[in-house]
Amino acid sequence: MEELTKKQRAILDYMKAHVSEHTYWPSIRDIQAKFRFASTNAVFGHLQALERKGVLQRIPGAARAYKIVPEVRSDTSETVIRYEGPGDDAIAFESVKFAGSIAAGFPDYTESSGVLDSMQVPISASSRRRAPEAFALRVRGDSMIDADINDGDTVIVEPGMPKHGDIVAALIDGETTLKRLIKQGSKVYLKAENQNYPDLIPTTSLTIQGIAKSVMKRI
Amino acid sequence: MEELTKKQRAILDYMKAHVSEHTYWPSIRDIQAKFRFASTNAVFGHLQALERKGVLQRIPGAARAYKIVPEVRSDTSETVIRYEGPGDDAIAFESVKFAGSIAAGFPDYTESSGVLDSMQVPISASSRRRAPEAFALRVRGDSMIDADINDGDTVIVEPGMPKHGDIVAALIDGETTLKRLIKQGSKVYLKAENQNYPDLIPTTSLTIQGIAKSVMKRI
DNA sequence: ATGTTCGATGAAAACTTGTTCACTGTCAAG
DNA sequence: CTTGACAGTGAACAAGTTTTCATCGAACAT
Repeated sequence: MEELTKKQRAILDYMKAHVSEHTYWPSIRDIQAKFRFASTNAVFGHLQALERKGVLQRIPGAARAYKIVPEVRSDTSETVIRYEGPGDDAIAFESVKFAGSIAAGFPDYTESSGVLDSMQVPISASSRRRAPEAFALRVRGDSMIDADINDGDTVIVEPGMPKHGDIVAALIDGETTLKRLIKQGSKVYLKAENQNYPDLIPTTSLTIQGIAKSVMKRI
Repeated sequence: MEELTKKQRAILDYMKAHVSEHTYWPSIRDIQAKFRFASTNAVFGHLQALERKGVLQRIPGAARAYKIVPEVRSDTSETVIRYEGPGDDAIAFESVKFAGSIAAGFPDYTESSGVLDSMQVPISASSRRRAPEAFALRVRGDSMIDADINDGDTVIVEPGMPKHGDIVAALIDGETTLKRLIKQGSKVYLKAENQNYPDLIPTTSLTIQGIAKSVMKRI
């Protein structure tokens, strides 16, 4: 996935925010006004770029009609707990993509086949912080049953700087799991909330994909 | 709230469904095509009616731009467990209004002040049944702790014919509570999932507002 | 130096969409 | 019988919106 320029990112974020706030998309002129472009064509170009880069889908000819293409994250770097914090407009609701299941292996985005590929949930409403890329994961397995997160539940994962004790979706040694993050002095590791599972001590890399903030259960 | 005609309801539902599916609103001509009107003005009239009746807000001049006004339910009749089942298009996602808190007393819709007044959740995706008026309720109190529904949780309530054993949002003797529905022969009553709370035997009326299908918890 | 890409301008064209006007038919209430 | 509300047709208009065209300067690699 080609990287977005700063302005492209800003415009995409503005569009998302506009939908969240107003429930309808901004027109090109709305965007033009927001960013004080002198020409609509400036916006047009950016929209073309966003579509070319695959993060936005336009419906040709139709007004105020777009679709957001879920940006697939590809965290495969080797940084030790990294996160680039954003921070712009306050947004109460954010579109959340359903990123598949979590357990062993990388979340398989293929599972998002139509019905469950997007939903809106309240995110960080109190903290007024933007959660630009929250996503939902269906939980597989029972490694977190002591934290009352069971097989079949759906967790809402938000990006953020994880603290000690947070439940995180983590990419550890190339494998994605949902575990509690433990910082003990200089040591950092992941702990399952189930006695039958061992602690996960990172050997090569540990990347936090996000913090599990909510869990949704069928009754 | 003035009642909607059948066609108005159908159009409103179609519009909601269109947003859920496409993330943008239909144009008047989209609606015209869907309902096979020969004139755009037929749609125009219905939209005016929907706005006049207060369930839809149009943004004058703007294309494909609307807002849904949460329809406040006013179940104050005296029927004994009633429900009018709908059933049309299959919809995976439905806008859910945040109807306030539930515990003692009627849900106070005043709480839905801006930020938390609407969210989208997956509803009955498997059963392909329409849940036209699902809503979210913040739980107050601890009368359902044995069912693992605690103070501060959010339950997603869908209309439907409640079965024995369902957890329901019920209006009993003028008071709204979240309880488990028990049908024992000809007797029907509500049971708290907490030993410290007594069963609620309806004396005058019992209206089921909906069935709690999901519970959402902050971690 | 030179060609290329990117971001932007300015204006106009082309299309989409909301809105209005005039007119018809139905149905129930007064 | 008339009135009024409701639902609809058909056509046209006005405004909103996207899209195209021609052009430009800066950054940048060849």
